[in-house]
Amino acid sequence: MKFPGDAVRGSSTGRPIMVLLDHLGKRWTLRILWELGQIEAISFRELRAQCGDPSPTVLNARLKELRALGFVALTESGYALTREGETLCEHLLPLDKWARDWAASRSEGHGGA
Amino acid sequence: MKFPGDAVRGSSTGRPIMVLLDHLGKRWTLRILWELGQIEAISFRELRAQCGDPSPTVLNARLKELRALGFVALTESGYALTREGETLCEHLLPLDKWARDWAASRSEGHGGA
DNA sequence: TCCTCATGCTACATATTTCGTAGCAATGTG
DNA sequence: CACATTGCTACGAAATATGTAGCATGAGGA
Repeated sequence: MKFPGDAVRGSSTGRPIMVLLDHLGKRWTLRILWELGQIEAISFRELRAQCGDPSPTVLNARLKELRALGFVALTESGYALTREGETLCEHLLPLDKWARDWAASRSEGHGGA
Repeated sequence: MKFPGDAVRGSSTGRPIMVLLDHLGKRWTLRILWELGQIEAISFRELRAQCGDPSPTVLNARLKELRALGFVALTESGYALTREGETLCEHLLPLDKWARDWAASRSEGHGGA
């Protein structure tokens, strides 16, 4: 596991943003955060279904990382974002609107719709 | 290449956010956008160095995708963000501050500093 | 007690992705 | 012609993800 201060793939500085980008750039990480941001708490299996059935192997690997980083926790009622995870997700939410605008401007732009 | 409307890894709905998340979740994509956001225009080789020397194979693959998506363009003076890429990156910038706060609260939290 | 169903999670062989290094074709300089 | 720079490709090796099966635990019911 890589934490702020550690060198990561492609950056030896340990700058927090690099560490964060390294984690968010791994498959499923962004998606998991996104799905957890949409719901209170959810079981491993439900989360897996919600994410579109990644193999339990990777899902568990990512959840372990996210828990170690303190973004996700396994509570009585299932997996959920921590306070920290929530603030991170707040930065992700605007991406939804952005993405829809982007898609809209694309289909205008070259007859895709 | 996957565009809004297409099914992506883990989501068959074609929702723009899913397509976006799928791309951003690929290795180097986030990092490339980040680096391009820091600078006006940059050559392939400089960009590669700046990102910490990913193999030219992946770098080019990502740049192709980002160009197809309309986030990046190869101009006379090198690779640069498009208008669209810039607005996307505006959502990434706050992550830097967030990451630094996160790192700070971590090292408080358990004697890491 | 035994059967059933759900939970989080692991094993392992296969497929996909990335890495690392070398190098090509094009452009420019002398 | 030699030399350097550009964007980019080839290709074998290593890392990562996939897909399916299944383990260990706990709850509910007959």
